[in-house]
Amino acid sequence: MSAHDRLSLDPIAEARRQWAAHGWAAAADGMAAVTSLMRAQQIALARVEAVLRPYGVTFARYEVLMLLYFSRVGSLPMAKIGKRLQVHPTSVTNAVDRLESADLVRRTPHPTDRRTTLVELLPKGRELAATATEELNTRVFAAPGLPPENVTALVTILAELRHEAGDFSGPRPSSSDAELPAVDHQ
Amino acid sequence: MSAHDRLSLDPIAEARRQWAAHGWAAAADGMAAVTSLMRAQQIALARVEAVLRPYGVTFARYEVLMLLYFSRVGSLPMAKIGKRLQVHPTSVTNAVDRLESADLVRRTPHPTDRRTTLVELLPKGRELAATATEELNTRVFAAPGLPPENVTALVTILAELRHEAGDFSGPRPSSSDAELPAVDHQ
DNA sequence: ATCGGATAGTTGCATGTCCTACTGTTTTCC
DNA sequence: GGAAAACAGTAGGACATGCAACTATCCGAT
Repeated sequence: MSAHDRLSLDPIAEARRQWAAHGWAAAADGMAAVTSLMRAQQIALARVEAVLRPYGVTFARYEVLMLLYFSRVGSLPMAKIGKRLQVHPTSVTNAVDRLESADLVRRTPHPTDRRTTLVELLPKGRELAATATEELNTRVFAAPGLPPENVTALVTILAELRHEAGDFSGPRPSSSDAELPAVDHQ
Repeated sequence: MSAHDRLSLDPIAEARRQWAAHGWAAAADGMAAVTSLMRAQQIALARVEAVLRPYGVTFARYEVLMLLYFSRVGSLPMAKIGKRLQVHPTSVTNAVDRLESADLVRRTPHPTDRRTTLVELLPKGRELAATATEELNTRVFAAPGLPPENVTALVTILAELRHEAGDFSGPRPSSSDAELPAVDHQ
C-alpha cells in the first residue's frame, strides 16, 4: 500500500493510452479494468488493515472471525470457512493457526466426522470481532471514498464478474438486489 | 484463487445481509464493495497469471516488462518503476532480481546519478513482453467477463477511488475519458 | 464386505507485498 | 562550504496466497 509519491498523471490511463497506441485498442479497456482492480484492492486492503492492525489481526483473519461470529453455533468446519471465503484450504489453515495462537478461536474435533475440524469462536474472539467491526464500519466501510451510488454500482458490476467466474451459481446478482448499472455513455 | 466448489448463494450478498441484520446497514454497502474488490482482484489475477505462467513470469514482473517496453530508451530507474506501478521499492527490487535472473532485463548504473540503478530491457524480455501481451489481450483483456459498458464503468469508478486515495493528482478521471457512470436506481 | 474415489486438513515450497532499518548519494539551505 | 534532509536501492522479517503432495477418513459402487 502507501501511495509513495503522488503522480501527476493516472498511470493506468497512461497504460491505456499506450495500449491503444500499439494497436491493442480492443483490449485496452480490459487491461485498464484488470489493472485498476489490482490497485483498488491494494488501496482498500491497506485501509482495512490499518484499522485492524491495533487489534492484531489481518483482514483474512478478521473474515474468519466474522464468519464464526455470524454462525449460530459459533463454530464451523475448516472446509466450510474456505468455501465461504473462497480461499484455498491452506489459507484457512494458516489463518486459523494464528487465530488460535491469539486465543481468538479454538480447534475442536467434529463429533461424527473425524476428518473435519471445527473452528470455534472464543469469547475473546467474539469481542474482538464486535469491536473491530464497529471501528471498521465507521472508519472504512461507511466512508469508502466513493459516492453511495457508485459503491452500489461497483458491487453490482463485481458481482456479475464473480458470478461469471463461477463463484456462485445462484441468481445473477444484477437482477435481484440492485438494478443493472446503466452507464450513460455521453 | 480457484473457485473451489461453487456456492449456491453469493457469499458477499450473504455477508451484506448479515451486516444489515446486525444494525450495520449504513456500512453494509461499503463492506460489500471492499469484499467484492478483494475477490474480484483474486479472480482477475488468477486469469492473468494462468496465461503468463508458461512464460515464466508473474503479473508483477510482466508489468515491469511492459513499463520498459513502452519507454523509448528501453530502460528506467528502479524508483520510477516503483512510482509508476505504485508498489513499494522492495517489490521492485524483488521483481527486477527475478527478471534479471531470467535474462529479461539487466541492471545498469545511471550515468550521472550514482544512487540510481537503471533497469534495461533485454531483447529476450522485449520479445516475451510482445508475445505475452498478444496472448493476454486475446485471452483475458479482450474478454474480461463483463459487458463492455460495465468494463468502462468499472474503470471509471475505480479511477475515482484511486484518485480519492491520492494515487495521482491529475484531473478527476470521471470527467475526462469517460462519463460519470450514472447508475439507474430504479 | 471391500476397494477406489472423493473429502478434510496439513506441511513444504515458491511468490508477492509491505515494513523497518541501513548504506550510499545528492540536494538543500544556513 | 558543510551539515541536515531527502532520495535510491537493498537486506531481513512478517504475512497471505496458491500449488503439489501426503495422511486420514468417509462413502459409494461392485
